Amino acid sequence: MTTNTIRIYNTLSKNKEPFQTLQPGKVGMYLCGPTVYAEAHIGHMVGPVIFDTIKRFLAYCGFEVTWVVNITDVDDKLINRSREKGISMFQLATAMTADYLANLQSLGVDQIDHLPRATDNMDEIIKFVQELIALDFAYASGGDVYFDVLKDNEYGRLSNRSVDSQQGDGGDQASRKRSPGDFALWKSAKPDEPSWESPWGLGRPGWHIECSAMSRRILGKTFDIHGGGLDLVFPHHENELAQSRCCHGQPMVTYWLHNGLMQAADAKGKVGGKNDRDETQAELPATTASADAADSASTKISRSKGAGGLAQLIERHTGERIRFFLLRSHYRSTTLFGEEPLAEAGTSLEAFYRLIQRFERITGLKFYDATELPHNKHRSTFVAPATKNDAINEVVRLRESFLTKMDDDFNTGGATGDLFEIARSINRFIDAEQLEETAKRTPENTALFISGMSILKELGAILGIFIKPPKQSNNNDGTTEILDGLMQLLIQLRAEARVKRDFATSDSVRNGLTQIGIALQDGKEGTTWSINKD
RNA sequence: GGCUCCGUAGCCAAGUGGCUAAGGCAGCGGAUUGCAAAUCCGCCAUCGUGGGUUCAACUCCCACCGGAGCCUCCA
Repeated sequence: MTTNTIRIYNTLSKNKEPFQTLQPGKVGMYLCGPTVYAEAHIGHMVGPVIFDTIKRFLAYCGFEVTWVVNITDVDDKLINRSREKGISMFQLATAMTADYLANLQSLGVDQIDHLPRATDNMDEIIKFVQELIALDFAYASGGDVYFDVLKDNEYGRLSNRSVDSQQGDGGDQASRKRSPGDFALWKSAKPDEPSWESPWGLGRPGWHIECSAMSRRILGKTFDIHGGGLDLVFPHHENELAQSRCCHGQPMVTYWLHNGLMQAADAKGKVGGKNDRDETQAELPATTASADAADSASTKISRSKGAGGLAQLIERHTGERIRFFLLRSHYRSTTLFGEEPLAEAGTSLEAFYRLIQRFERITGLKFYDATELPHNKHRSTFVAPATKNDAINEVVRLRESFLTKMDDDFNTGGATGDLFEIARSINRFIDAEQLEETAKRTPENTALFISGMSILKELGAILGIFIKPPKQSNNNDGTTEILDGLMQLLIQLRAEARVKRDFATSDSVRNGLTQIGIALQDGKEGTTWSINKD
């Protein structure tokens, strides 16, 4: 049932490795989720979309996947932000979690099995810290508990850092630490901060320990895949790894996956952004520096002030477009994000929508309906249509190509290329068989057409696209029916004018409709209309 | 300063030690159309620069130039 062809790039080894699960046929997968102190921005969606796709693909390949995404709902940022807003940390976390989940849903991320919250796992977290102290990998100090990095001789392997090169001076709490690189497992609470009872007094967990504790609770001491943004490699994942491995004496994770970060492009499509530590830049003349600062104010998404507005962005572009945009490049590469790239992704997506409309028009079947157009859901159960038709056989070949690309470290960027070629092959088939004309349709060519579209649907489902109609028609008040009736009337009148070769009238109707955003297309079997977005 | 990564056509973007370097957007030519739109066909790159390794490199190595990220509880 499992294919041995999947290869995954592992940050730990810096190599692509054959995918081998710990338990046959089962995959445990953990993705670091958000700290819910503010609205989600586009950057927070990269990981979920990628891992949602990975889960879909692995499930398609026959694996039973358990996917966990944690919610960090206690931390300094939450405390500070809730004070600013004058609400409790709990209220803030609840609201921001809801925002996050709504955005995930818009992007079609619906494969998550567990969404544990840190505050729901205090017992497990405290237990974990106690175990580390008992094993002498951690020590209590002034109400805090720290992990002793010098006790772990493998510390730094994931991020390729030497022990003495991290975390500089040790921060505010340096005096409580044995060495500057030690990180907090438990932080003592100031009087007015949210806190939990612990053996070390009132306090709250450090950032990293929750992931170790919750992943162990749900996925076990060792699991298959751990993911997150590239920015989490150090210190977060390095520390998580150290905690779990030292506590259990066995590897925490087989494959560490890290997605590239997203960058905002400015109106000209250029990217700015500078490393804050680059001191030579800081010494530039003030005029230059300030001008650059203004130009590149929004380059770094996670830190830019106006990073919110994800809901509006989805409203403007649709979740499917954003998802498709994210999947068009490789998950490990940095993605340039902006209105123009998104619009382009939308333009290219339209070609698929037109093909789907063409399919529905010709066959009378509903593409998105599972009963009317069923598709293969399992890699091993695919049956190629028996035919000598080149276009359809090309679709079958492209399906293989698509899956091979996915096998190679989830190369969704390459795979989407095959999707475009599949659409072209199917269109070529429609044209060659003249399926737009009722008289030319036979049970045979119609069946081949359907099988081709079924493959498109099968592969789309792996990427999490073409699952639902792109635009929801609001047929709540009957205006949709009225509009359609109106359009049919106009089309009828225009057809009569065209029969009389009164093109002045027919063009006037079409141009007038174009101006109000309705496009007419004359086909072999009559005229169709559609509303142009944007 | 330390550690990573990247540089493929006007733009976006896959990919490979040796067959014609995917695909998308834009553009151009053609078929089709009353004209369009859509669709199809065709055209549009020698892979940052300079060396090296090799029978052979865009793909490996070195240098340089350019860009990005992390090292600061950001995905």
